[in-house]
Amino acid sequence: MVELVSAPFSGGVRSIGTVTAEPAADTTELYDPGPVEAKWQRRWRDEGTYDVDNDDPRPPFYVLSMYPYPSGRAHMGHVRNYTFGDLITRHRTMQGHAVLSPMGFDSFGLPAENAAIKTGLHPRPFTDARIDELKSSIERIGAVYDWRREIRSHDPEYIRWNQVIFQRFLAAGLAYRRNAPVNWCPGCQTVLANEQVLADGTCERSGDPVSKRDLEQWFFAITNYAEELLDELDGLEWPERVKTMQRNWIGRSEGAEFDLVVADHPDKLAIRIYTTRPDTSFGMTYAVLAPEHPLVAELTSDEQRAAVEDFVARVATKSEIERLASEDHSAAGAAAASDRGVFTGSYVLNPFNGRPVPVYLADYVLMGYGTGAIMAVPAEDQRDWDFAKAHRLPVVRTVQPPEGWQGEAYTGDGPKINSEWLDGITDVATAKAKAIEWLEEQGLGQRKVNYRLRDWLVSRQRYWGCPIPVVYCPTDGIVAVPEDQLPVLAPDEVEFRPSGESPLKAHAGFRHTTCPTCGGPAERETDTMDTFVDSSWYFLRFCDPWSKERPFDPGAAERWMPVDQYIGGIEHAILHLLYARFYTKALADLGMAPASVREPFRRLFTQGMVRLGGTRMSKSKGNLVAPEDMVAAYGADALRLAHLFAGPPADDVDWETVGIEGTSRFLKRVWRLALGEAAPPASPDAAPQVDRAAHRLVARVTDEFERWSYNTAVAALMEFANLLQREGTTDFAVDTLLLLLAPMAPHISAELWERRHGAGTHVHAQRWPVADPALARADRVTMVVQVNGKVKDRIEVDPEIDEAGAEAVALASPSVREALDDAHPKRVIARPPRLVNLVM
RNA sequence: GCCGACGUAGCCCAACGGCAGAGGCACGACGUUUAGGUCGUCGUCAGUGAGAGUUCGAAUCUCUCCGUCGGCACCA
Repeated sequence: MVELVSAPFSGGVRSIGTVTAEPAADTTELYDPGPVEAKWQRRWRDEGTYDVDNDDPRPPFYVLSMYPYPSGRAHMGHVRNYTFGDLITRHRTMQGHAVLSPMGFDSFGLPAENAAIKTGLHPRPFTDARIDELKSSIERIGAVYDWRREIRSHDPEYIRWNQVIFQRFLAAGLAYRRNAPVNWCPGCQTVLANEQVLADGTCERSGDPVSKRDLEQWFFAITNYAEELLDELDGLEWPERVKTMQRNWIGRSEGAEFDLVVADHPDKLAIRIYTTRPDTSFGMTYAVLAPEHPLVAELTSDEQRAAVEDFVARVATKSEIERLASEDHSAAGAAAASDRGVFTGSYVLNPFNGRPVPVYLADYVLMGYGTGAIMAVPAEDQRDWDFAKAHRLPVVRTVQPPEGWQGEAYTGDGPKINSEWLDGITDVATAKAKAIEWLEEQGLGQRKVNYRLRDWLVSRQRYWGCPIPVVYCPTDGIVAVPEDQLPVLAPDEVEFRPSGESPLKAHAGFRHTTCPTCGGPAERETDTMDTFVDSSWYFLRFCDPWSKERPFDPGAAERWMPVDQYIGGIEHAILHLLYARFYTKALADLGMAPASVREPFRRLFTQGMVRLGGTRMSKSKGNLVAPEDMVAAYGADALRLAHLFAGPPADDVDWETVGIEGTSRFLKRVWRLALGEAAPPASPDAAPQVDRAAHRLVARVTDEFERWSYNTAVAALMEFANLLQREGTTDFAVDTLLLLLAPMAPHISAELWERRHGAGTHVHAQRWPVADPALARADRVTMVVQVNGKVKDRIEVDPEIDEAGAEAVALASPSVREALDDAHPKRVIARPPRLVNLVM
């Protein structure tokens, strides 16, 4: 690096630069990002440039990048994420906002605990060291935050408020404990939320196959908010695909519930079923219960008992994976399909026509959805069709399939048939409505909306997380630890063993306690909370991280919330973003957050992933490109610009195709231009054109910032620098370039601004420039003249030219006249001043 | 299987119904340079995945197909 600085600057270039207006320093200084970046990072930190108080009079703007899990030094994904956030922070500040831009660390979680199991080092020092590393590498790329507001999930203060919120949820019935079949990951040695199990039945984190276990667990009643979580998606400025993913996940379906009375049963026993197709009820040819359904024993006849018990036992031992593996509609054939169910020996009556149909058990009916029982209509449901074929059950079509229908079950629209009083209706929707109306009139059932979303299982059998603050007392049952005794903190001196149970369970001193209510001996809950709990409200705590009385002051939250721009990875499209929405609504309803804030993130941007050679960059693949190497070689500004320039922010980028050389060269050129080294001042003739181009640049870049089109904004700045190189500079043009560059490449912009305007001046304290449309207008523009859509001529015209004038100019063109061959155009489309099209 | 995005020079990408090229990488020539690098100037390369339609005009809108990626998928 020293060699670079002292290298003699080319004499030839110097001679071009002798006419510069800048005082010609005799030692021409090459752009060396290292010292410049260190200087400005120190200054921003020491001066608290981006600290913002809650009573700041400027209009508020809250920009937030998802806080990271502290994994040590930053990787390219972090750089990309924080570059976007930092750019917005600086841009909005220049536009006159008080920008809240906080940062913290999602510091609970499995990696630290797994490391503890391996090395014996306690997760806390391990985590703190990782945070220090990550924090310094975030600062090294020039990202600025109000670090006074920093949050760490494992901080006892944060744990306290996490637990207070849990207690309020408990008191409000939003947190509850129940026995349930839950997802168990053998790799992570803990239960998982549904959201953490991938579609193939494996754990999203470890990749191990997840099995089912019956356990007493804590849940949050997120399903209470299913409808609102679905409805309010519409008003959010989020990527459509994220909204679609959430809609799919919530999975609303509309249908009806009604009873099927058991035939020949003395107590008029009935099975309640849920269906989305009540219009097909006349086609019911059997009914199905989930194997875990409570009425299974009651409905099993003596002859069938052995077969049923055998079937139920077999299903119970099947893992999720095996149940999915049997989903082989095509190849497996009747043998496999018939294995998926068994006859109970009982019959129920179809209330629509009074006919008895047999009752089966089948593994494709799930206890956890609807009522755990269905009416089966093979003609209009493929699963029922497959099952019916395997068990030789009849099929009755109630919707007329279209002409030439070759398929099996027909689920499309069509006229009703075989359905008594529904016959003659020509569409499914009307028939559905009529069937529901009939059920309600007869008092047999009613309209019913169901959701796929399940309550959020928050218990984790792990150590490195927020303890669930309850005590189990033999006399008082579940007792919440009183708020004035919070936080409940896990002891440090525990033994980390991969035992499948939290080290807390083996820690007698922690486990055995006294009941806060009766004072008698009691046991603590030894499970901790899902770490997604921590990230479900951290953005609220950022508004008021100093509060000692409550998680945050609702007034402070009201000032900043909702987050104006949230930035993160698409991988959180369902989990984190759904939980955070739930928390925001629940806290508002409990009066802990402002009632007016029902959604946490007004605008969401999901950035693309950084790949290398087509695959995901990851430590396990060993294909990481270390950002610090890039910073050392090219500087943080060049790295930031490379990320911004790499392509549309929402798209994945392949680092192999990212040319950091290009952005590095561009910055060197800016450096020389701003110091008067690269080009002379523009001539009096050229200067007004240059300034006009600067105005156009302002308009363009400002617009592109609004649209997140940073790749083209960088291109525009490059284009402009090339223009200055060619045409010469003006002070206005160079200053404009630096102002527009300031959010993207903050160090070099700040340095050059200070050099041009004097010590104590700061480019980031300047107002974002506003283009003057009058000055931005070019004085001549090129008008294209087409004949039948083919370009025949290009003519320089006044930008104010009107339609008639444009037409006249077009017709006067010799090459156009030749193309017209003296004929009159049939039609003239004039779009002054850009284009005239003459149609023959 | 269903839903959704995306297919443009050798590569990454622009073009918000109006000249297919803004920018960068790579490559080449020339200049600067003792040389390499840096720097500067200039240049090479596609007709937009395929087909049809709408339009005065389509990369852009519509439809079908192909390919890539993502989400959902026993949810009754």
